[in-house]
Amino acid sequence: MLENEKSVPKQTFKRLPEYLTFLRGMAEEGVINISAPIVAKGLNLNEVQVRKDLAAVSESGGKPRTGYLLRDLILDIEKYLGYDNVKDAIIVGVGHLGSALISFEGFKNHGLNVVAGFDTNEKLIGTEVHGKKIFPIDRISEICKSSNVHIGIVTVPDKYAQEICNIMVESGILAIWNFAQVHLKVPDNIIVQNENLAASLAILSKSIKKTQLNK
Amino acid sequence: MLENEKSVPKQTFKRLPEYLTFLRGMAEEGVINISAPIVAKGLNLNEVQVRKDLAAVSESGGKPRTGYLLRDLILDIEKYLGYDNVKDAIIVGVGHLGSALISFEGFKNHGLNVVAGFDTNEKLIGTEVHGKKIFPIDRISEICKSSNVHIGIVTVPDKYAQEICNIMVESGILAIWNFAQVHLKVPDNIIVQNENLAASLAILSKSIKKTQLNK
DNA sequence: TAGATTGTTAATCGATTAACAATC
DNA sequence: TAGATTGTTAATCGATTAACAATC
Repeated sequence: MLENEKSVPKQTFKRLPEYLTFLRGMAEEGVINISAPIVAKGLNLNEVQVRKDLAAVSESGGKPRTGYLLRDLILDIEKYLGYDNVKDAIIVGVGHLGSALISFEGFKNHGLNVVAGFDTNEKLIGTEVHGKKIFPIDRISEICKSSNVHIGIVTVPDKYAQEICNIMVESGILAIWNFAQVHLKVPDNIIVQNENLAASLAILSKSIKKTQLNK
Repeated sequence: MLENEKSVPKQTFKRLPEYLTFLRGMAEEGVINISAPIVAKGLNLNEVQVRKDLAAVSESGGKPRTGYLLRDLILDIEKYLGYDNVKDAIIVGVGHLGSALISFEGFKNHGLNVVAGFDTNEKLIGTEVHGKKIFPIDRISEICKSSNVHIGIVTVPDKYAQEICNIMVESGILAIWNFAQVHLKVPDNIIVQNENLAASLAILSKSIKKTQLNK
């Protein structure tokens, strides 16, 4: 377990979930073997790039002419991504986005389990949203510590994000998934993953502007 | 208007919305001038990187010792990102995530305006979700064409995503913001922006795994 | 065997960082 | 003037792509 894991380039890492989704789809169709060129074609990627990516995470490797054993490849990627052990998480801010995320089915497929929600809204506290209990903010620490939760999802309005972040850090949260459009200040040992919807929007609106100019 | 715009590296482009959020925050605090080193410190970025990024989009440039005029810098970034002209969009799939997105305030701040929602659910059709009317799928084409809408947001279950995507393309949509974990096949001239929540999740769960191993 | 596919080594490309002269 | 900050040129770094030998 403590053996050194192959280190995978960051860009490769970001593509792994895409491979996983694609490969799972192929598996459902009853495919047994899969080759890098086929994956590349299916996802519009460079063939060599895919080959390198897959080689980086596959334990048993592929075979010339036949490619990879699909089942093993999926397991290897899942293992690499850490999807084999489900992680518990809390979500703070049960507004529109927060409650949408609570019921996001993708979580289970990707190794995350939301155990509770938190909000300041008196009307929400004590109720259940999509089957998850909602608690007041001041119980974050107690619940995280007693349940050993180490992942926190921030879906509060921007101006409260830093405050919530601080509470999370004090409560033993190690990794934060931040949906607020704010840069969170955290100690060095805490991981922050920013979900930058604004950046995506920017790319989208920029590229459409270009398209229209080219007409 | 048809002058050649400075071409900005893709990575720079992704950081622009972050700068924008940060700078808007500074503006609210009454700051007048801002320098690259301060932005770098505030966002935990390399100083030279920030200087290059800002230089790439700023029209008037900065002044030694004083830095940039904050107000102009914000306008330049907004202009570059195309936030000065609001774009109309439709959203297909008004489930949890879809309805959360309809009311996502970030849209307005970033130049997007959702004009209508679409769903197959009979109970939703004809109602309003956060002030936006919901229509049946078979009216996508008509509404997009008559209102000249060119951006589509896909928040349907994975297995319907490609089908909806096809309808969008036929309806004159030029850019698609895809929240389904599926690779969409589109003609070359259509832009697809994938919002890969799964990839973020992967990074998060991976990094937390590492942290725990290092204990 | 012939040929598709693998894995690897080398070349290219682009982005980040470092160094530095110019300037207010 | 002195020094902080700009913008630019060069060096480094990492990722992508191309070329190719190995293999089933």
